[in-house]
Amino acid sequence: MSSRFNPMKADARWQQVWEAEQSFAAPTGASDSRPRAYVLEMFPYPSGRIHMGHVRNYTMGDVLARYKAMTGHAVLHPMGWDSFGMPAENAAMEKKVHPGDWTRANIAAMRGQLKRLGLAIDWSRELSTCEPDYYGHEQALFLDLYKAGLVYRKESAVNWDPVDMTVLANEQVIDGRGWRSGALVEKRKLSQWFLKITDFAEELLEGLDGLEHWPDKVKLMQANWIGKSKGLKCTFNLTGTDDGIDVFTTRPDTMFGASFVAIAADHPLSAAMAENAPELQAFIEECRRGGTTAAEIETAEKMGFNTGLTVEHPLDPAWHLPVYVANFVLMDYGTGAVFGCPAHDQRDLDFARKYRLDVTRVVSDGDVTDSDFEGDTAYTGPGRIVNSHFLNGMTIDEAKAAVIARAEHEGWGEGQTQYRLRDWGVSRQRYWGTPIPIIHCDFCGVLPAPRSSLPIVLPEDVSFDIPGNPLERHPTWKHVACPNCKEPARRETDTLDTFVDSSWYFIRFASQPEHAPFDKEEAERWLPVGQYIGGVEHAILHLLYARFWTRALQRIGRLDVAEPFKGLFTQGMVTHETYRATKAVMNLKGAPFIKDGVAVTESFWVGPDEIKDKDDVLVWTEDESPVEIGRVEKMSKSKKNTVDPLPMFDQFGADAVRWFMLSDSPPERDLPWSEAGIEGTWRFVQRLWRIFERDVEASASGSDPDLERQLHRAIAGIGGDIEALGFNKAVAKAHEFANFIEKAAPSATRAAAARTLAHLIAPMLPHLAEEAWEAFGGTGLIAHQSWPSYDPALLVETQTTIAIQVGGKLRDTLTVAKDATREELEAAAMASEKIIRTLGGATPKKVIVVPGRLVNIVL
RNA sequence: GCGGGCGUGGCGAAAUUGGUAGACGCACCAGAUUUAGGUUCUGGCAUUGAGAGAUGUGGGGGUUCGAGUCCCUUCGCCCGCACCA
Repeated sequence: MSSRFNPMKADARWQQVWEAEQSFAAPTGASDSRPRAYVLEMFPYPSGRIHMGHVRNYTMGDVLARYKAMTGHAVLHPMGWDSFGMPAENAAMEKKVHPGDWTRANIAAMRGQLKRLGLAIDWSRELSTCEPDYYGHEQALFLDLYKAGLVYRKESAVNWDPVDMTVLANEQVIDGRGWRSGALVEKRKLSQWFLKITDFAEELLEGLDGLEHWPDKVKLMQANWIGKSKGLKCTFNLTGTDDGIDVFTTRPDTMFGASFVAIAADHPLSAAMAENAPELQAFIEECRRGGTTAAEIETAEKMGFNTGLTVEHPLDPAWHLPVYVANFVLMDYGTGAVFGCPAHDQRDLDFARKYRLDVTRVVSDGDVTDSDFEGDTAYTGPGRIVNSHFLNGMTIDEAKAAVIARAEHEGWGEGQTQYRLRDWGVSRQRYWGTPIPIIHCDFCGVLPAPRSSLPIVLPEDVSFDIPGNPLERHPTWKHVACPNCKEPARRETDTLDTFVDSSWYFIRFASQPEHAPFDKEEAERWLPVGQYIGGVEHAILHLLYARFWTRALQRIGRLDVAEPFKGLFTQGMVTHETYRATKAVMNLKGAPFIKDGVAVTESFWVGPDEIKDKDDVLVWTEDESPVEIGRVEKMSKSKKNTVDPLPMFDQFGADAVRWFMLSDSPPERDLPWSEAGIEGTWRFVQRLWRIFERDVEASASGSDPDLERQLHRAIAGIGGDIEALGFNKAVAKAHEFANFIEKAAPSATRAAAARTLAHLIAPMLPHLAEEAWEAFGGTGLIAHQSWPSYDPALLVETQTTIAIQVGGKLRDTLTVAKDATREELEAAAMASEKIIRTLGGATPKKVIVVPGRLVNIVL
């Protein structure tokens, strides 16, 4: 046996064995009686190269999957590709390659890179969302939802880039301009497809309570996104007419404090009035121009336009309130109209002060009860209702209920629950996505494509040399016969949002029949996913859509699963130091640019591979000028602080990289990559190898009770930590145990401990573990061995060290029998020399004894 | 603005229910082995002090025999949402 573990050989060798033997294939059918474990990491977008974030994500999932297999579970741990989306189209435009060619080449490259990690993946289940054998089934599911009435079409405003002739996502609009073309973005109304996620708002909200193994943070973000609020929807009659303005409010208790009604600029009434009022028209246009970025909204001044109309107060028809069109009222929330109660809403107060409207106090938290509200800070806290006729003296909640009851009794309003969540628009005016299986016929209208026509395959012969959607201008693709009247008709040329693709891939992983999206029974054997691992950036959209899609399938009877992901874990990012170098700015003649007698310099980012150590100073390799070390930040191309994983695999081996990914930082926190760190893990891998090698012969006899106890502690501790995803703690315990074995004298116990250690590190360092298992003469793969068992009795120490405190301050420690009684502990403490000296003859007032922990002598 | 999280050595971090703060790793220091080493091994490593000891988990206050942990307050950093009626 060589004295060095050679990862270059071992990695390739075991990866080939796993592949050839399909070592990690998940069982199909019902025959496997083991408990099931579905471990899933968010599947990657095939950008072409894996990065450290992928490495961390997939390493964590892999450790769990391997551990589950060793603890007697049938494991499903699959991998696939989220392969539709814009980057492929951008590449097509820039590099003149077909999006499909580009994507498939990227997948091939990344698959090879991922395999270098040594993942225990069932590659036979690999899927790619851009292939018809995936998206064809997605089209079928879309038709199922369509049939069930969960899909509808409506006019909706989109960001339209007039140069690229395409729709932009909000994130692609920068300062009102298209991110690619730089053209001013227009709001355009387009007929778009929507999924009725709002039908599920309450379910999706309530379902969060049952998700015990989700981070609270993510649940809260989803709850906020759904944004449930209860209140009163009521009508304010336009004075002297039968028409009214519908208003939603969460504060019906403050109705007697109303001083105006405000409607959105897009409100139908605003538009109607604007036809004869150029000034109002101008105001509405100004509102529309208002920015939508956070900063703009925060600083935007409250603006209103007095329409001259008034409405009657529903609780007192003789009381008339002015109607404003206001820039802070949103058409797409509630009814697009509010009543303003300035004393108890900051926004309304700002508005009222600006337009000199009444500000009436109707809630009081104490002595001040007069109706005249002063100051510029609204009161939104608790209190009693005042100046409000029949509501006076009630609490806020009592008053809310009283007003709602009265409104319902008198018929001018009703209690209502409002959600912030809006229906999911899934239409994209793009080529590289799942074609929406819909046909438009001039005579029969909008029709679902016949099931027999699925999959509706994207045409390959498309060009990207002119802007716009290639599906739209393809010579033949969109022209089909109407399934109903057989007259010429057109296919829908929009494609589905890629979030649809990722809303059910975990179901397809579990069951992949050829002629259906999935088999109900087989899918239900695996679902829900036991542990889902991915970045927190998907906390809302992807996870909410996947939850919705699963519930929708449940509602239409396709799958009896309510929640797709039982456990969710959001891992931290991989970070790295940043570096900045400085150089002189040159003028046009190539000479240093001097301003005010000083040479002008500029600083710029340099990468980790562009710096070197020179006489203990970090310098730029280019000109050896000093480099400034910046803060540790998320790896990004712009800051040049990325580290490519592939050379690390070549240099240190997969196991050392994996170990680094698991070490030190808790998995939910950011992990700073460092050169010294990866070298350290490389050394540890080698050290483990020496520990194994030393006991390969196992010739020593005799037992080592201390080591035996440590062994059982390690088995219990490391297993518990992996189970709880506390990988950094598992790593620390493995180190600790390795230290014990290393220092132990030869014995049969030590030889057994080394063999057990190989099992304990197998989920984390699979190549090293297989190599060791083979050296120990094991048969089969260590990956298929059972996790070692431990004896709980051996976890209990017989001796323990207790603290002796005087007045809560540590003065001495004593090693005593674990089961020493209170009396024995107290006596031992009082006998301690240090304690006698500290006490100096004083008599203790009280002695607190916590058996097994400490004795505290109080003076 | 609203909501959430986090502040512990030079660094990443540990610390069942409140019970010996700093496990484990990195870096660093000293010594040994080696032709050499960026190998390996041994020891050291919160601050301060010669020592006994004192101090120490962002700051201030509180509860308790006892607080990193609980409560109040304050500062700093990070994340999410955002004119949501």
